[in-house]
Amino acid sequence: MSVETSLDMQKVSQILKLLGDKTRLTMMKLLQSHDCCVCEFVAIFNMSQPGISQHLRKLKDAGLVQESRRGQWIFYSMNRDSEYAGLIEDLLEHLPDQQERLVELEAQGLRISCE
Amino acid sequence: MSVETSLDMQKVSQILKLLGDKTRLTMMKLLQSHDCCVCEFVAIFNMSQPGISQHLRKLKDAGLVQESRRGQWIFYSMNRDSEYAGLIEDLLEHLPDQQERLVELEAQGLRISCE
DNA sequence: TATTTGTATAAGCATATAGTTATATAATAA
DNA sequence: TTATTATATAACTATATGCTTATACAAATA
Repeated sequence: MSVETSLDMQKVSQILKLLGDKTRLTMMKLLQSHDCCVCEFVAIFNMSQPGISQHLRKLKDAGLVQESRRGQWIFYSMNRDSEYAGLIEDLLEHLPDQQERLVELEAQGLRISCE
Repeated sequence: MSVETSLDMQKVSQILKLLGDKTRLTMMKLLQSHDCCVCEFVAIFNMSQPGISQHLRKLKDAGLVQESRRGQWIFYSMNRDSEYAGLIEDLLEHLPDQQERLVELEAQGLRISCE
């Protein structure tokens, strides 16, 4: 539904500030192609679980991601209905694919799959 | 010269952090259509001259803008040869035009014109 | 040369940010 | 029910950030 005309400067700068963190930017790039659960992010990034949770919270508060429980896991996905989805998709297209990180996870047997 | 394939995550997050400030983001949007000198920015934004200089310094250090002296003024322009020019242009396309700010300046007789 | 004007840098301060550890909550499994 | 697993929140800390004022520098002009 990209009827997005133009966005508010204040809000966009807040969104960009959020994406101006390597961890959150990488999260969004990963979420562009798959949903991920918190423990996957913990395995991927060298960071404590609370650290990961706090990053996800910020992305969720900004409406960029959504959470949904699946069994014992909470999965995060990109919110493609966000007012900023178009901007973000454009942006992510400039970034290198991060699939290898998920492949590594799989190799370590840490990939959660409950699609 | 958009032969840009994909950029480094670390560097892009730094660029986005820079643009994650309303003042700098607006500066870039303004520079997308005209070069501006420091005193114009000072008149546009409600901020001290050193504050403006410091924002411009950060944009320059990141290679996003260039400076050039014209008479007594130093003009800043968008660096369209930057590795990030494509990303930034895409991004700026989502933002509202900021021409009115320059029009206001002109109305106040504060617009510098030495094209 | 001395003065003025435009811009940059230095120093300091208040707030924001990203991380940590400890703890709470919530769902599942024993 | 109790224990375990997954996630969230709280509290704290160190560092980064954005702004200010004071000062330096550099070009233009008198």
